[in-house]
Amino acid sequence: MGRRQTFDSDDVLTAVMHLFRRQGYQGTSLKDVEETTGLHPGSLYRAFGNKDSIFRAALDAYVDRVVVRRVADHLERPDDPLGGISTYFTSTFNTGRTPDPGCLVTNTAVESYALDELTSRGVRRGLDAIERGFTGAVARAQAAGQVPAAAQADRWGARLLVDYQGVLVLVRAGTPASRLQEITDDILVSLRCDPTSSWKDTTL
Amino acid sequence: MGRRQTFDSDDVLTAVMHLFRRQGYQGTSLKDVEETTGLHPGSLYRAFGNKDSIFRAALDAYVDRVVVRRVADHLERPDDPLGGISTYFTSTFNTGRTPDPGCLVTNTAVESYALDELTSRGVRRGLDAIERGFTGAVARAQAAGQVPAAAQADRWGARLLVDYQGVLVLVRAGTPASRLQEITDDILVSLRCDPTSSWKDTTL
DNA sequence: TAGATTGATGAGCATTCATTCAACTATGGA
DNA sequence: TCCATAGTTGAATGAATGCTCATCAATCTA
Repeated sequence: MGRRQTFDSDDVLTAVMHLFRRQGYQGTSLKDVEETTGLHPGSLYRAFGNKDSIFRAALDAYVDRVVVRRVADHLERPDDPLGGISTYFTSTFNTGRTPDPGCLVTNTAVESYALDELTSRGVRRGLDAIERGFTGAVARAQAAGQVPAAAQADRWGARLLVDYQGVLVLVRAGTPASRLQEITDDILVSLRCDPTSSWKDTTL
Repeated sequence: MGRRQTFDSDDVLTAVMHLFRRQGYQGTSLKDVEETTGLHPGSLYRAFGNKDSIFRAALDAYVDRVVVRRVADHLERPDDPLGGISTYFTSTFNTGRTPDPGCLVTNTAVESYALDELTSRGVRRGLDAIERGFTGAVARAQAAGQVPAAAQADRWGARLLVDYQGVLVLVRAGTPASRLQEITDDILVSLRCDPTSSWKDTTL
């Protein structure tokens, strides 16, 4: 059966994931990858193909592990859906790390202009997962009476996705957590006081 | 007095600005810069110093020209401040260009992790200009009766900045304009129906 | 017009980049 | 034990990178 692989592919992807998250695709050289993984170019190319493939594998792993887990931990909690939305936001700027690496999905969406098909699919998958998480949490918040029943959960899902991406941009720009906390508070206030039921008669 | 410079530095910065906006700092090689400006490396280095300096000059030019002008055009219109906020958003995803290059300030904030001092100052200057524009527009909207007087203009300034950055991330990710239009509409509804006056008694 | 000064040119620099591959090593089956 | 197989190694590759500088061209002053 031949020699066995001496490293764990998942461990490698985890290390590489954090590297790309900090430095971006173009800002990360293969030398960087070699140093953080302890692997030599031959092994990397045998296991993953090329730099593009390594990155896409890392992006996929990020969505599958980090994003999905964070969505589950915060946005799919059966109790207090509104509180979950709140901590989903705050956990992005209360990481302790300065500067904060932000989110690989956000960073990739911005970095790669005219992304190739596979990468943009990964980005979309991440964004969709977050949006679905928000939509579900809003729906559950409505069921729990935390959010007006007239609010449109799917609209709020898209809206919260935008808010979230915006916060991640400011996180990356080094905005103080206290300011991001204020903004998060205000977002939640808007959600709890959704005016859908009363704005139909107003004119823009 | 010696030979005269044969190119216009502002023209060069304009061209380079768009280049960096599309491709980012790391995604743009000096060869790219040479090709779009028609200048040779020697002239570029004589006029600007090095690649970093070229980028920072382009970023500064972007803030001074594009951002400030856009803020003035949309957010400082004396009539219909709310409409100005709306078009400030919509003009980011109705450019006709696909994919849309987004905003150099946003892209730079995300691309450069642990930005050097000069670059991060440029980013902050851009973000501040946008936020001040929003805050002013909200205050004027209040004066015009378009937004509840009880709303806190500066809080909404920060909030709209986040919304705006979030939209730019999705623009960059290739989100269809129709979806971004819906989100923009909802943001404006929240603003017009600011619940500040009535949410003080509710508990989080 | 001569000399001085400033800008333009682009071949060429050292370095780094992603990638390859021949030599080497471990493993399991015959 | 020997061989086929699969994984590891890291020097080597050529292309691309940011950048320099000797040379040339234009312009101003004396």
